[in-house]
Amino acid sequence: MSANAKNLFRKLSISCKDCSLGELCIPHDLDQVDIERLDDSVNHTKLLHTGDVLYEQGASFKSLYAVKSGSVKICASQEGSGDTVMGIYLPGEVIGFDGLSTERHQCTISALETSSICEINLDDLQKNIPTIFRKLLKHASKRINQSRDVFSANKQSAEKRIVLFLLDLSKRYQQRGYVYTEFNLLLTRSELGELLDLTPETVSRGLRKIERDQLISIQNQRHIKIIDLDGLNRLVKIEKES
Amino acid sequence: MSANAKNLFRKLSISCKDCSLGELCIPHDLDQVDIERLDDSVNHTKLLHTGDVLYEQGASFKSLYAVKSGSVKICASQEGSGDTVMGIYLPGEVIGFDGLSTERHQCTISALETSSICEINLDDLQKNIPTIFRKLLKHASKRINQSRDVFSANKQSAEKRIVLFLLDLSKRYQQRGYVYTEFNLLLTRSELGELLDLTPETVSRGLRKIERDQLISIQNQRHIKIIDLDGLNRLVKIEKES
DNA sequence: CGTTACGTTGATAGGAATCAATGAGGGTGG
DNA sequence: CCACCCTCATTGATTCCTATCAACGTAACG
Repeated sequence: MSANAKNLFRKLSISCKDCSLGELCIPHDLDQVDIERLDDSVNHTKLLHTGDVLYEQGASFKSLYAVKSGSVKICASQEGSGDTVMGIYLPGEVIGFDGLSTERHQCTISALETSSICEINLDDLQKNIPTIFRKLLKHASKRINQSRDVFSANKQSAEKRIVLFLLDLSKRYQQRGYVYTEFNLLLTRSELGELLDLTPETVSRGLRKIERDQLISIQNQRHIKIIDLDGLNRLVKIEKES
Repeated sequence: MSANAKNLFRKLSISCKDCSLGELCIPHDLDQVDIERLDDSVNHTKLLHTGDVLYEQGASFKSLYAVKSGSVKICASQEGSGDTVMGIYLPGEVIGFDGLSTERHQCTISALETSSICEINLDDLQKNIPTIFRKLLKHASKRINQSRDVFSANKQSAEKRIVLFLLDLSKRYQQRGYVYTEFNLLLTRSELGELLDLTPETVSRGLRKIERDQLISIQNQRHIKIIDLDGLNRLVKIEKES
């Protein structure tokens, strides 16, 4: 744990220039000079622990953020019923766009594990790199296309939706160079249900079925090991042919 | 018909400065000088007839667009199965963001009726109003928040989803100063089904039930007249309490 | 050691999909 | 001009999937 904390601190002090996320995050689109300018607009020291809130629905918009390490969930709270999970974000992903149109955030972001966050001040950024907003549009576009995928996925059967979620996570871990055949679901069955529009019972049954079919194994209820990646891919691809 | 066409031509030649959509479209955020600069980057003469395609999924990104009059649908084509409708856009709404992240459009846009479209050239725009991209981010943000609403709506029962769709349309017509208690569904039952994730049969039954309940009346299958707006609102609000 | 939140599993019910038949409108070609 | 076809819409009967209800197991925590 202390080694872990130390490691974390090292990461926290890293500038955009040296950040390993380069290709996945904003610097991707920038040249060296601009990356240094970017650094001046970014606060790299925000640390969240599990459950900590980055911003709340209704809060006035201050800045965009990028996940540097860890992971966060994005929730929308409907009136009456509490928060419902809408997605999770991994390192390199830019969040906060939900607050731009109305100057108030429409969603709540909270940490699923100890996470470090970079805060991107838009006003500073405009001064330092006036052309940056065109690049940011790309990130917003990515978010839009993501919701298109969710839209499509939610038309599938319960089991397929669960598998699609696992495959999506796996792919995103892979893109980040992490182990992608084995990871922790950082959500409860209930939260997964909100995300996939299923009840916790159905999520549980689905996961157990996939385990019985020897496609994954589940340890400690949350730790997923993918045994047969091709099998999972086949499962969700059958539907497309028919 | 000729009077109609004439009227259309008049609209087509209108510049951003004189366009009645002002508040709903991009000029909303701009001062007078910038609006004239905007005009130089916008091609106002694109005319689509029912079924005409503005851009196709996979096409390389050229520019953003704004609907000036009429309406268009946005579709994503899954491999195997054909296009599925994901939404419709009304005058003043900015489209094309789906192509920014990968430089290729992820969706197909086609006209639901005779529509005029403004083409917004980003490169010109960058020259003319370097700060415009920050404003465009707002429009992208609106799109992101829209998908959040769809995400929520799709958790409701068939009937509520249908009512929510009608209410959303009605509200958007109202915002544009159109008649909002009476309008044409420009989608078939089948397309509506794709949008709401229902089968055409269920859409039909739902609409007929709402009609039987004296909340709307349906003429010629597509023309909707809202009889009891409060009743519709009550119908979708009950669920929030429970 | 009780409490609480989470997860699993079973039984049942309900809502929408599916299957099937029919009708209505629009366009085409004989 | 009419017969035919094709697409869209409607309505009914049935099936199937997932929600719901319920009971129990388990782990974390004070």
